[in-house]
Amino acid sequence: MKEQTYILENCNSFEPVHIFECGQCFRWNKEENGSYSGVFKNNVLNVKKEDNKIIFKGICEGDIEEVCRDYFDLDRDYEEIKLKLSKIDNYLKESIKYGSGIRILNQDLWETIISFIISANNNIPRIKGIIDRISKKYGNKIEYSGREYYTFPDMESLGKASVEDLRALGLGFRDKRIYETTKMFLEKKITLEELESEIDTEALKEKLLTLSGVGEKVADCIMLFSLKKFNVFPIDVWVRRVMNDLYIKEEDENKVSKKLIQNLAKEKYKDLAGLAQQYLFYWKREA
DNA sequence: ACCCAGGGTCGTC
DNA sequence: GACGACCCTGGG
Repeated sequence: MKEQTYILENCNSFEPVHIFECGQCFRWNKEENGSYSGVFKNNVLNVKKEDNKIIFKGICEGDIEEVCRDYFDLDRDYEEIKLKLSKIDNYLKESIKYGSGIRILNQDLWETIISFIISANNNIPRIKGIIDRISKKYGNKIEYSGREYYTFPDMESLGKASVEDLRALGLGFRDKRIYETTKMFLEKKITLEELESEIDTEALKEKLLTLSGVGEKVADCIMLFSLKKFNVFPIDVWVRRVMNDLYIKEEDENKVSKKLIQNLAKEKYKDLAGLAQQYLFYWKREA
């Protein structure tokens, strides 16, 4: 495949640091010059911001502009979304100022399911390391710009790994969950197609919860980061913390029920709860 | 050396 | 519904 370039001009809501460091993805890494390189599906890309231009460069299956338009959600008006959310209260306004260039990536469903099962009770550096090792061992090699990159393995390839193989890659207690979930897909007890075509958020969540290693939080992340359900509100330790600090003010944040936070998010942020969650998460975690 | 926490889930009570 | 266990790693 040949290298392609696409330059996006005058895009206000696009800041590589915000997009790649807000916790939605695990396969993008910062380069010396401040740009980011990553792999998604069979594409290898470098993203660089210069003045008010975004330069996408790399090797893609198909036209790079179309690939980027889809993956980076370029047809959505984030300025409008931010304006709506900013009006809700000053906390949100502040968080949006902080992460003004966040966009929700359109990530591969299979990769997102496996990645967020791995994320359970884990930290971001380690999650990234595990996914790298899985890709190196079970994915396909792509050479680009003098370096080797590896695609995230499809379910047939990952299905070759035994529980012990996975444990050896450092998955810890998540080894069995990955093994079982992969097996469920391979045996067609559930399919990516049925998940992708399910319009109703509640019905979709029910299906995701049947997978091993997928609970409330992971299901919400899968729906938000891959299936574009912006009305869900994934609650992790950071979001629980920020919601308690800002609105609930309980002495021990762990005593606050998930239900209470869910209701609060729904009431305040409505169908944009997922976006609000990302701005708040990034704001609280970085600052 | 020790302890703690990290984008939680699962089995058990 | 609550509670502890769970692999592993980096940081205090």
